[in-house]
Amino acid sequence: MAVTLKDIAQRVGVSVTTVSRALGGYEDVAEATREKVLHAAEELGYYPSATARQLQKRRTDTIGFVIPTFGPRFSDPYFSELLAGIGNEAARHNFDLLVSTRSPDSPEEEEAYHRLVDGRRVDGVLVVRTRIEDSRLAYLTQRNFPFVAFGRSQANEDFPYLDVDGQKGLRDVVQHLIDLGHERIAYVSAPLNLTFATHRLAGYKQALEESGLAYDENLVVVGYLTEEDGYQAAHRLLSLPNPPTAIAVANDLMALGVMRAAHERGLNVGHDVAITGFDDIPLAAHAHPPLTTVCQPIYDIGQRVCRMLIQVIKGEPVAERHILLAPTLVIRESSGATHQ
Amino acid sequence: MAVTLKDIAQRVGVSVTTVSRALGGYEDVAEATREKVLHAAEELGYYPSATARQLQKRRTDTIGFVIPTFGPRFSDPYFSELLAGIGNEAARHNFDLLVSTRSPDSPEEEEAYHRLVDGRRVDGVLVVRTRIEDSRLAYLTQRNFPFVAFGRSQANEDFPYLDVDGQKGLRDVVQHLIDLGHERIAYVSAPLNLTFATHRLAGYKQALEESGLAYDENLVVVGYLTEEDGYQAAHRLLSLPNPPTAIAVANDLMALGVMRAAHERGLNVGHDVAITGFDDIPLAAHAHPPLTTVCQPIYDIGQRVCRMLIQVIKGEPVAERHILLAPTLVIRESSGATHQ
DNA sequence: CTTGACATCCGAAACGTTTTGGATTATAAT
DNA sequence: ATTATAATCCAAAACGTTTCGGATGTCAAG
Repeated sequence: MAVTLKDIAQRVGVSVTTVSRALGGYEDVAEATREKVLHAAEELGYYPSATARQLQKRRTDTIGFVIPTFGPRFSDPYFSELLAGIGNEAARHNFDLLVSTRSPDSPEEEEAYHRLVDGRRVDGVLVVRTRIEDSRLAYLTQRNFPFVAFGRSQANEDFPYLDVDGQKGLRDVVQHLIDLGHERIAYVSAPLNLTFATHRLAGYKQALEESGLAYDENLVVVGYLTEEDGYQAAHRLLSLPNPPTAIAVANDLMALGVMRAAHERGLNVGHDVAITGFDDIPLAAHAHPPLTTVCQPIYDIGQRVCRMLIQVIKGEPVAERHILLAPTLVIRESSGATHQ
Repeated sequence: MAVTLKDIAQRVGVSVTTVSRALGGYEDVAEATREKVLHAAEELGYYPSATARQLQKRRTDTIGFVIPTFGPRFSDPYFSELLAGIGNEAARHNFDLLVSTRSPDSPEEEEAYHRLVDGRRVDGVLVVRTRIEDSRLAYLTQRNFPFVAFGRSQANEDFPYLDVDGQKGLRDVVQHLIDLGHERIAYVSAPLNLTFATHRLAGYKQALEESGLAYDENLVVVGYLTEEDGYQAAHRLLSLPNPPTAIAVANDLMALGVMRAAHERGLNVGHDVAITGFDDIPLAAHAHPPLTTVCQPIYDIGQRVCRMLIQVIKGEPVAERHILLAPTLVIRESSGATHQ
């Protein structure tokens, strides 16, 4: 049995109220009693019950985070790093983190949100990888529950979010490929129900258009963000009668798969074919050859998004409700820049 | 304001007790009242307060998981997959998952455990990446708090754990290298305060000994499990006056770094130098060349370890308190087997 | 009638805190 | 001596559940 305020109260011979207030640092308790209370607490090894506190204060000091995963298992380094950013920032503010992993748009995902929100297990939630029609966003706004999204949505709903300008990111990287002389540039996209996927695709198109290159829909294929899907997409693209000389990819994990397919076909990446990614996961710099990509500071994003959420929860004014970060192009060897 | 039992009680004109029991499916409530209660609950959108329940039932139905990370940011795919395994299994049993990321053996890590355990935020915790002298294990046993470890400890303490036989794993993979004709085999180890690191090192030594090869301490270097550390270790090893022809590595992430260093030196991995890893993260199969490694089924391990913990929490008898899984050798191209 | 059995309900306590609104006592000012 | 002031303390209510131990009413059997 854990030690409670009552135990201390009995030991010291004072009321529970006084113990609570002594421990809480209130002014209306005599220095002598405070010390006795402190001693007793120390001696008995008192540690307040989080649950009791939560019930009384009607807040949990916990934030919820449901990670959308394709398939039960996943290992996108992207999420580990985002999680670290969120978790460490939460800890700094004395918040806990309740995590679930669910596949997107599934009944299980919906249930997870109900559990967190309706069950009042958390004070706010973080939504990532937003979708064009996003039931999570709809639910949370309708419930008027504190949340912050990493990513925008289709509609012009007004919720606080932070996003990376994927359109600019892809425009820049494709422009980079064009500068290197490429004219047949393929694109491995993410599923287009994901908001960021549409932005990145738009960036791809924009770059082509700005340089007067035609958009060829045969050069665009969709993958579910895994290495394996990138691998397969690349094989499809490279089997075309008139294969691309460059392949831009919507995320690094798929780009790694694309590189593997290229290698398998005896192509020299960065020479015979240019390949680029998006995210700049740690492995990107360490790929073979190192991957040209678009850097979004995932760890920082996790921190910032978490900080925003805590502000929302506390009802503090949020400096910026809508943040759009400009990603930066990171040129490495896979795009062949060094060979030019 | 959320809907409470009281609201339903008032609406139906019945006591809170009855509402609770009606909702709880007890037999001592008339069918007619039960229906009225159910209707009202539905209408008002009642959802029980997790906190209130937790306080009353004196359990949280939550398990704690503190992820040990080197440096604030981390992105070991290994942990994403472990987390998915744990999280999904927890969900199956209607348990929540409270997650923190802390650097091992730090005051912050210790504080995280206190918060979870002393604050009674969780009913049990999962300990991973056990250390030889592990203050977490000592603390939890002393507190008599439910926990399960993924990994053993030095002492013969009797706590429930699941571990992978790293000694066998490394013995097998080094034997594989020996079979391929290698005689100068280096080893990139994990920090030796980690239990699994000592087992794997023992396996390395065992294989050498069994084949009558001398153990050369210059061929063993330690890295902190990151790609970067593997990279640096490899450069050190390959700069030796008499460099190794094969490098066994304690985990896949470092092995990827080792491969990068080898490439950088113009070595053809799998031909000029053999490289092997441990874990079989998804990326291993997709490395260039594909990485020969030792497979431990991380996702399954997450599930099993979680299931064990829930049994411990519920006081159910745990079928096996000490599980030692035999990992399997996965031969791919990086060890050069295909070239023999 | 009385009794017992059963069906249905409920008050009150408990879980461990925090907070509200005084109560009590001592001290200082008039 | 009276009164205001300040310094300490505390009982009770509240947070939203569950559970324990009856209470009440009905009905059939004696």
